[in-house]
Amino acid sequence: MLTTAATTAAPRLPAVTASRPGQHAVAERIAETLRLLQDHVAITRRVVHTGEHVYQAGESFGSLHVIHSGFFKTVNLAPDGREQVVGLHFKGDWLGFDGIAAGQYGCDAVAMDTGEVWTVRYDALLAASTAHAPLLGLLHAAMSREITRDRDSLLSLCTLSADARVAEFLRAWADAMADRGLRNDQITLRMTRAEIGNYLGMTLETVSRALSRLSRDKLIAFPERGRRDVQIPDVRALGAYVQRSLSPNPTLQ
Amino acid sequence: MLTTAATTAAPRLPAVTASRPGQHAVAERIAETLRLLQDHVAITRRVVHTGEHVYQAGESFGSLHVIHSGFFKTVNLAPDGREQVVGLHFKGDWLGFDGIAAGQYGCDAVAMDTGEVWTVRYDALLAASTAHAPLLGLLHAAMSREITRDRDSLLSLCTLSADARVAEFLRAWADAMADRGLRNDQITLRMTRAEIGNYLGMTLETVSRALSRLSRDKLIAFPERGRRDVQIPDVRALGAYVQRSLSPNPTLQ
DNA sequence: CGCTGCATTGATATGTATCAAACCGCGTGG
DNA sequence: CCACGCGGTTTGATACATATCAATGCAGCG
Repeated sequence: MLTTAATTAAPRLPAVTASRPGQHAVAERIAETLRLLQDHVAITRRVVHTGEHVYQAGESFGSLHVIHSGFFKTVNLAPDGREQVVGLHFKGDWLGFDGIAAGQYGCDAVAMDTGEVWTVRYDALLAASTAHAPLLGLLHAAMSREITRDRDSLLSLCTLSADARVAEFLRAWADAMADRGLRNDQITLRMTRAEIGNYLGMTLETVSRALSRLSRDKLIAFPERGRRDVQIPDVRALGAYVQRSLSPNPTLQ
Repeated sequence: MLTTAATTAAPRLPAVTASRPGQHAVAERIAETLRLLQDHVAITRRVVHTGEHVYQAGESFGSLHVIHSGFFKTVNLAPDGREQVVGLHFKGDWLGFDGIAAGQYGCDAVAMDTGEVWTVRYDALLAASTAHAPLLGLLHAAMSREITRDRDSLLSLCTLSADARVAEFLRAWADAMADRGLRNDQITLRMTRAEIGNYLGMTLETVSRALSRLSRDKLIAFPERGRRDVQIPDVRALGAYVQRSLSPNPTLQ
């Protein structure tokens, strides 16, 4: 079913439990980011509507983008036409890091909703960050977080069953909302089942079945007639569901 | 079998074909990196032996590390004990970016071979890079490449069959060798089948079977008695194999 | 020499993909 | 206003890729 991570010895846990930053720490950091950018760099604001691109793969790189509002996906494109949703991005997230090394963007960044992005020229940002060191710190932290996030995706993808991946997906989304001070007991997926499936490495039918099962188990609910909104009565229960799926018989061993 | 990437319309290809940098461009960049570090920052060299850690998850972050020689893996750890190989790293690669944001490393970095890493204090690097802008450019490019690489892993993981993932894994490894001016017609996997499987999201038996099939199809060969060395008569043929696995019937459709 | 860890191969089980049909909500145009 | 079409979703039946379980083989090493 899935690749076991267990090795011979008992699993070694990270020395420090990986707790998320405090409730308002993230919101504070985002506010700080936007404030610093506004104060020290030339930014151009741009409203984007559903389906519009912030940038496209192949476009020559010159700017980074920070999400002021809205919800975005990044789609990685292979030369042979395969496409893969590799990231979901909310307020405060940066877009475009993958362009720095290559001199051109490697992904599409697509708005899933009406939103606003703040665009800063990369060279201007570098110039400003020599004068204001905290700016550079923010930039590096954002890139670092992006790397961590991608690796966490890799981990989920490789170690969780389809049902657990969907549960984990919802849990992570709810966490991202809570981090930003938004309500996380009800989230609006502005993605089709096919998009979710692409992101999670499964087919749209499997996503649909997983959601149905989660709903049957009362871990989520569909309040509206349409199935775009998902109610999450207890986010922690979703996490517990993921853990349970890892060790079906915790008492035995 | 696998998640289809195809959407309704014909697949849109990246505007510019994603060609790798020229043969010696990478080797040149690596040499430049090591030279700049040596000239402008205090570095501590450290020889590490197989199985030793450069750093471990949870350790407090203070330094970045550049591989001078050898071969390393990074292993992501979940609080529940799952562990996942999320990256393989060769000469010139940086280690430790994931620690910047959190203030502590999020992965284990483990030597798979005897090698040498150059360690630089992060704050010293920042200080030096204000004086020497190219240093900062190198750092950002390295982080950017890391992000791109993780996303490419995600793409392969989600869109390729097990056999194709193994072929792609070997192809990418050979490319990394060629980039560094090393021979790429024969590579020494210093990983067990279990480690390869963990990295590629499959079991060790599936890795073994895939390698046997590739060998049967003459895409690879095992020159030695042991099966750690893999001969790759034609790297391009491996890429073609991956492509073929994507479209079994290229003439139809 | 006989462990011991790793690799290979086979038989079988199972999770998820694939194929197919019906349903639903919604906008459009008669 | 309703009929219709259409994209998206759900659900079922079946196929298939890969996991799991099991046995054997192989190489290095004390």
